[in-house]
Amino acid sequence: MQFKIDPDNGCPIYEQIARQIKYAIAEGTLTAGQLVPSVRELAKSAAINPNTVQRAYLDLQNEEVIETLRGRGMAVCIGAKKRCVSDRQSQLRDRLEDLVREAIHAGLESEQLKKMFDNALQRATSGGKAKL
Amino acid sequence: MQFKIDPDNGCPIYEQIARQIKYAIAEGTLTAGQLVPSVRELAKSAAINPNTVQRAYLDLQNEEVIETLRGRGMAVCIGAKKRCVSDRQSQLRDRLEDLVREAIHAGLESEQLKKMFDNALQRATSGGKAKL
Amino acid sequence: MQFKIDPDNGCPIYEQIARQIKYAIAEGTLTAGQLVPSVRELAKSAAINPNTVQRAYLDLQNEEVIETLRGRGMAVCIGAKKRCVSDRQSQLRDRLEDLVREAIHAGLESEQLKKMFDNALQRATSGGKAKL
Amino acid sequence: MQFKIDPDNGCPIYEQIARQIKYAIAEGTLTAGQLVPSVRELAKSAAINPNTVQRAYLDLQNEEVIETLRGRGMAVCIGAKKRCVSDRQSQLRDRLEDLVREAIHAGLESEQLKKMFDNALQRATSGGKAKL
DNA sequence: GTGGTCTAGACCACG
DNA sequence: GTGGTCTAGACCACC
Repeated sequence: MQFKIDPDNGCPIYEQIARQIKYAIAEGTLTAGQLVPSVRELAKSAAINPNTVQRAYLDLQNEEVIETLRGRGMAVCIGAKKRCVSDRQSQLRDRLEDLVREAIHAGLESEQLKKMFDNALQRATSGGKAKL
Repeated sequence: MQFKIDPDNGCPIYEQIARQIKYAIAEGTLTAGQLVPSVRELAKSAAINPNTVQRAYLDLQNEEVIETLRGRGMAVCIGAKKRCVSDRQSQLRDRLEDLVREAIHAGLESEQLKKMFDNALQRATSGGKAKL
Repeated sequence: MQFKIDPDNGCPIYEQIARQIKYAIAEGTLTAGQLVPSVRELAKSAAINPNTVQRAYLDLQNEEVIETLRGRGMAVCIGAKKRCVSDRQSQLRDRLEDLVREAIHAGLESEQLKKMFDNALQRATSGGKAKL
Repeated sequence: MQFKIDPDNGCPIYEQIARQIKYAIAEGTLTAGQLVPSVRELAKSAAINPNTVQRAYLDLQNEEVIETLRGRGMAVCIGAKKRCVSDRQSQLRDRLEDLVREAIHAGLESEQLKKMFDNALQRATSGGKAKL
């Protein structure tokens, strides 16, 4: 598994990690019972401090997304997928609604906003695959 | 002028103030040369710390949106409107693109996302007026 | 507020802190809205590392027992008391049941166990006050 | 002999094994001179790592509860029963005292605690037999 | 002043 | 080998 970390984008590194793990579970890349990368391994591969990874995993534990198997590592909880999928959906929906509301509130025209969205969608669907 | 401050939404209060000032200028509610509320007045009416308002005004000065008129207060710069309008637009566009890219990257279907957007837009255009 | 920390009793320091905070809320020593000691202050008074306190407060945040007021500190959440009281009760009840079940399972006589309990209770109620 | 292992209850597996061995000796299920299950056999039957069993037996050796008979296995030491019985009793008493002291210290009423205990005892003595 | 984040490195328990 | 805990100290954002 690959992790893309941007230490300067305002979003804490540990959140970036936690989010990517949850997305991977939502997509099915990581399945229930499967071990997630070890703290040290992930830290090394992403060139960050093990404690930062630990913090991400701690949060994921509190959300019951992963659990520790003593001496063996940390694994995806059963039932985590369902939670991750709905989490992702509701979170994205909320953010989209906030953004749209703010834009309208700020006086932007519906039509202009619609055009923006279509452009963004087109760019994401065509360019996204190349990136991954 | 009325300010809506939410101290718990993660976004710094001073940014909320600065953004609302800029939006007001973009919409024409505040025009070039007009005085913005004094630090103390705004702090009192929004029940926040004067230092926080000061910080917002400092940022707005650095962006040449407002300027100090010695002894009279702070006023909207000439040419601020054009900058605020394009700022608003490009900022919203960037955020929309980020959100769409992330959603697609996370495995959400185009169609599902489109539906989300339409819902959000409808809700914002119908319900928005009531709220404000 | 005073904290009793025993770094060698197997129970992590951050749990000892979190538990004492929750007990204080359950008892009414700390009430909703009230600020808990600052990270640095508690760390200094208990002679431990600020990060350890931070970890305790992080857990308490996740349990919605306290919340951060940006720039001001961390305060007891409204509704925390009810949760802390019932938490304390159910936790103690579970531990007591586990202990009793294990003792009976291990072949200890009911009468012997009862005597143990009465002794413990007497010692705790008479000696407890002196200790504190 | 049957072993009940719960890998997720916080108590190390090797301690669970050692405790169950000692309880069996205290009850008379295992008597002086009798061979305890071999490391491999116990590991297989309980579906755990042989190293974990080894660790438990190592601890029991250090406490002079079992001893190795070269070429034959490990057997219960003579005099182990007396030690196991008093161990069990003092250990349970200590834990009970700790629990009671903590409950009282946390502000729980004596009466409430007494009721809890009686409930736990009743549940353990009525339900316990069925379980075993 | 407050908490939030991150790094560096130590030691321990567990399997 | 794994994760868990703790310490030490840095830098930042916020009020």
